[in-house]
Amino acid sequence: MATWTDYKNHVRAENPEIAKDIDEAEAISQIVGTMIERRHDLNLSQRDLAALCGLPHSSVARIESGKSIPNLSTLLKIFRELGLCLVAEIGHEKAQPRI
Amino acid sequence: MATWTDYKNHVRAENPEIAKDIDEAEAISQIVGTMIERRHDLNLSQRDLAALCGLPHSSVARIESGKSIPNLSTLLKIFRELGLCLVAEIGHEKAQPRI
DNA sequence: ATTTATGGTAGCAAAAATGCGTCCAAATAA
DNA sequence: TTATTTGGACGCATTTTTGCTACCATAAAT
Repeated sequence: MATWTDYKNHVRAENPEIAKDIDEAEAISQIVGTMIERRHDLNLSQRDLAALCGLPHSSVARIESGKSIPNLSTLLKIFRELGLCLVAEIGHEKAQPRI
Repeated sequence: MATWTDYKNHVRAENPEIAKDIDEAEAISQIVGTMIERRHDLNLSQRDLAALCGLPHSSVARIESGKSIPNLSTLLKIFRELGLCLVAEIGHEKAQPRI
């Protein structure tokens, strides 16, 4: 159990319920992560982005710092101004049709 | 101004602020739409899906019927059980780096 | 040294989503 | 017909996000 990945696999095997929480946290930080990256690429400050979205600076700061999990509505406002697109894809694993 | 598309283009030109709201509403209904489709493909009822997600039936019903806009956390719980994947892509238009 | 921009945090009220239970109309199966 | 299932709606209390304002430490520019 040396690496973070090892730990995740361990938890995934031992406690599937907690594994879901880990997956969710990773998915969120992945989405918020690309959001931050993209903002940097566009040379925008948190305040710039907030102004474009019509949001207060604090909202953007809270989301980027992980203090709050955004509403889909808020997330889309931000994505729009960043030129990002939120796409729903069919995953490669899990979930088979029930007969 | 015969079709819905015509109307959108009209608004987009006349009032860019409202256009943003329309875009956002479309993005949401697109995401929720694939969510509903996917649930049907898997032959799951709203109650089935809710149980898998550890959510009450009312939450799923409210989101699918457009009575509430889901939190990113809730959305990911549902996507996970549906075998869907929420991906952040760089859009094809808009948003250029500011110098 | 002084101003300015930035990311982060804090408190607070308002708005919204959530969880929980219940109920209902319509469709479906028995 | 009688059950059962399904999607949807309602109220209510709780939790969470949001909007707003203000503040702070740091870094950068002047």
